[in-house]
Amino acid sequence: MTRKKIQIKKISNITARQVTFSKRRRGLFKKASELSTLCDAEIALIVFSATGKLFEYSSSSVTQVIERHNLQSKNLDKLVQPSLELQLGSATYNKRSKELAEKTRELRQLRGEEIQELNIEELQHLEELLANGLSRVLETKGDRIANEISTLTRKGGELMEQNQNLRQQVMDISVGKTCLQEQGQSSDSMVVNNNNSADPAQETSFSFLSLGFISYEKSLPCNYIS
Amino acid sequence: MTRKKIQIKKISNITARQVTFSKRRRGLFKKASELSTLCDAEIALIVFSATGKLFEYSSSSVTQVIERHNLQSKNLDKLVQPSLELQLGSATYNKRSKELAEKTRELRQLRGEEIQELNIEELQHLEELLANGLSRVLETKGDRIANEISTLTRKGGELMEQNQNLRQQVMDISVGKTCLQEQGQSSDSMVVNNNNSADPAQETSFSFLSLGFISYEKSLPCNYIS
DNA sequence: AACTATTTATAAGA
DNA sequence: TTCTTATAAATAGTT
Repeated sequence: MTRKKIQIKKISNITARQVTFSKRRRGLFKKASELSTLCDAEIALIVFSATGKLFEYSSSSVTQVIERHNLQSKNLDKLVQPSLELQLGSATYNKRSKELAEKTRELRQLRGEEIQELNIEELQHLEELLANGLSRVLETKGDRIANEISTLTRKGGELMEQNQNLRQQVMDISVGKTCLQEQGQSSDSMVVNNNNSADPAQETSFSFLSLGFISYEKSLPCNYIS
Repeated sequence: MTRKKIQIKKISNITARQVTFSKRRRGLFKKASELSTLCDAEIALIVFSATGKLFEYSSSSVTQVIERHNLQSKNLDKLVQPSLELQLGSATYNKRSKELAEKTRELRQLRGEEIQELNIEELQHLEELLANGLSRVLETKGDRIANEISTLTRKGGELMEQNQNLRQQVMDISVGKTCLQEQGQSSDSMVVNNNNSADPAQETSFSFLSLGFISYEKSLPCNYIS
């Protein structure tokens, strides 16, 4: 597709075929990786060369993606797995597998994935769960933010008080310095005062950055049909 | 890569992300298909979109390629640990247990339980997940309801039409009865008419009860601090 | 493996 | 969604 356009059919020359395989395989893997990053997709790509060599790429793990794929193309794993699982033993294993699959599905649906096959009542139930969870999270976050703000406010107050004290001391010392300069105590008391008052102030964090405010106006319209 | 070069990182704008996903997915599938044809390779490509939708391509069949892949993986396992399938089993078992515990915790937190120990950023993240899921569920439910309503409306129309026909027939028969009573055909034609028109009507459900409308105004205040 | 002339893919905009 | 188009990226043939 450069020096000359080529037909998409099997390349007859073996060397040329291998070179092209190598180049295009790299290109394909790169494209797959870009797609997964850009669009948050989960991808598995399995390639067997004409000589039977295996190449694979996955955004997560090939096995994981295959398992997810098996879940979707229904019950294929039920045909394949039973013998394996019997070999490996216990009923607990089966039970766990089922639980795991179930919870995985629940989590996906709570994220709004794989909900196309649900009927209105099931969607309603999902919506209730989400709205409930969201309102609890918002409440807790509100509490946490209120606490943070009151803590910061309190610390701010303390700081202002300390500030006031320090200012007073500076004034006192200035006056003392003027009046008692000959006693040679002024520099000593400055040092002592600084140590006593500055240390607690340094412990105090006063940053609002950790609150991480963001807005949901776009994703959560108020006037929705429920 | 055209009008402007882009960074390979998750596209934040949802619409743009979906558009890019659609375009690049097509491109990727085309490249995969070309590689398989040009170089005689066997390829399987599994893609899950961010919304959980499955897309797959294979030069032969995905299942077939997966099985070939499993063969290779199993052979590798046998080369590394020929006699210790039980260990493999128990490793898998442990891994599953951990996954299960993790997913259980996630589910609880999405329901708004066990969130006291989370900090503001973690709560923020949880909130994003929930709001996102909720908006997807609402969208899907909206679609479903719109469908239901249009189906019901259509069926209502059909019923009214049938009704009209029946009424007409009743009138016709009444007239016939009055004029042709001595021929004794009136009851026969009544029966025939009833069978033809009533059956399809009985198949038609016209209930709005399944919609299960409820309101969330209480649990989802619009003007919340986020 | 490196180099380029081209073809192809695609981001942004309509 | 689909089309258009300017530009970036991939790559066929060559060295």
